This record gives sequence, C-alpha cells and structure tokens, in this order.
Amino acid sequence: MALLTISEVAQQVGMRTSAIRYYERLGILLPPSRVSGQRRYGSTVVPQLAVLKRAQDVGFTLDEIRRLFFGFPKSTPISARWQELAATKLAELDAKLEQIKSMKALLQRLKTNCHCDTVERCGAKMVQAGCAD
Amino acid sequence: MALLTISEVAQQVGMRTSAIRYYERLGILLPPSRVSGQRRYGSTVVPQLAVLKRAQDVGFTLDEIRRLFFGFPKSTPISARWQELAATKLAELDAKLEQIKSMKALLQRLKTNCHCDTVERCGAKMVQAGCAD
DNA sequence: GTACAAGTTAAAGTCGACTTTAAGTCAAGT
DNA sequence: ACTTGACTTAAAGTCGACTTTAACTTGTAC
Repeated sequence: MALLTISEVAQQVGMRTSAIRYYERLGILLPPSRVSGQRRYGSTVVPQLAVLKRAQDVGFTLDEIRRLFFGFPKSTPISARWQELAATKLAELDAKLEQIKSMKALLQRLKTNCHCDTVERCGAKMVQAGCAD
Repeated sequence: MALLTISEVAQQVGMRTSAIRYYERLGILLPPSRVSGQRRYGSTVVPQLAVLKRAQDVGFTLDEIRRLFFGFPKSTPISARWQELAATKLAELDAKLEQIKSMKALLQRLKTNCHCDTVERCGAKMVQAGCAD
C-alpha cells in the first residue's frame, strides 16, 4: 500500500490539512512516518478519520474522541467503546433537547402573550410573571 | 428615585458588573449618568436588564438583543418587536431541535448496531453504510 | 495622612475547534 | 541556478460572551 501525503488524506476524508495536524497535536492521531520531514500516512488513517468525523457528528468533543481512541484497554473493541460513551452522550443530548424545548416554549409565550408597550414595562412584568400581560 | 451604582444594579439583576459594562460597550445599554466618574443608573435599567436576560434565555444573541432594543422605529412597541424577532428565532430553534434529534438517532444506531472490533473496520463501514454491522 | 472599598479603563485571557500567517525546508522541473 | 509547489513549524487570529488583570482615581473612615 502506497503511503499518502497529508493533502491526499485531507482530500480523501474531506478535511483541511490544518485540521489533521491539529488532531495530531492533540494526541488524537498518532504521529505518522516521515519522508524528508513530510508526513506519510498508511491508509488506515482514512477510516480512523472517518470515525473521528462520525463521532463529531453525534456530538463528541475532541477530548472525548481521544478517549474513544486511546482511553480504553487496547483489547476493548470499538463497539464496546461506543456503547460506553454513547450512554453519557445520549443523556447530554436529551438534556439539550429539553433545554431547547423550554426555550421554544418560553419564546412562544412571549410572542403570543406579550402586549407590553415599553421595554421597562415588559421587564417589570418578567420580574414577577413571564410577561403574560 | 435614588440612583443606583453599578454594583447595586448588578446585585438586583443577578449579573456581574463586568457584564453590565460589557453591554454598554456593545451599545445594548445607553451610557448612564456619572457622579465623579462613576456610573449612576435610574431604576429603569433593572427591567431593561431583565428583558435582556429573558431574551438570552430564549436564544437571542447580544447582537439580536441590540436590534430588539434599538433596531426598530421608536414607536414600535416591545410586543411587536418580540413577535418579529421570535418568528425567525423559533425557526432556528426548530432547526437545532432537528439537528440534535438526528444526532441522537445516529448515535443510537451506532450504539446498538455496531459490532466492529477495530476503529479501522468501523471507519471502513462508515464510508459506505453507517456501521450497521 | 493614610488605608480601604468601590469605582474606572484598556487590554488580555477563556473555551473549543480550528484556520491563518509568517518564515522556512525540500525535491523536482526548466 | 532558480522557480514552483507542497510541505514544515510556532504563534497568532477567529467567534461569542464575558471575565480577569493591571494600573489608576475617588470618596470616606480613622
């Protein structure tokens, strides 16, 4: 298998080269081999970065992704790692859902129930009720 | 009505003084009067800040809040301002809801359907399907 | 007269995930 | 020999909403 330059990897996974170097700095990607100072990647880096992207898509931070990659005993299969981290993250996502729902509810009430003229009157009511004029 | 110092205002509305000065710098709060260099606020600033907080609670950025306060003809009642800005914001909140829901769905599938051993195999499958082993 | 508390400012720091910039190295092509 | 293009690095910049810091002024209490 031919080794890939960083821009070839970037192109294949749809990332910028700067992002790939950044992940290496953070310890999410192991430093690859070098040819006259330049990074050369084996093709396994491509699925690795695909997993990284997917993990970001479902809400993991880069810190959590590093744990996904390196925070388990080597023998732990990726499926088990997903499961463990997913439980916590699903709870976080649920919390975010609830938060946004309550923002929506609050905004709806404000939109339909507020008949205040001035900011001051509106704010005065908020201190007590919820501008439910 | 007695004028309030910045820390009295902060205490009444539950903010830090630094936040209040920050809002003034952004043009969200009009510069108050001064007594020997120090800010002195009329009591109307309290409901104003209450509205600001509420606006933040429902997802408005400080930029949008400045528009809420100063981006309309003076005659426009606050209720009408809320209504106009709420429409857009509700759509944004709905979009966020959908995004989080799809993150949840993706993560659920990953959690229950992934049986991969290695990151590389998992990533390889992602390129095609969704790690639905 | 001096210490203290509370105010003032501009500028820099924080968080996360990067990008951008500046300055330099390297191999290949003309 | 020289240019071009791709790579390298460390450091700084970005976004939003503030906070923190450093240096300074002011009024009041002792």
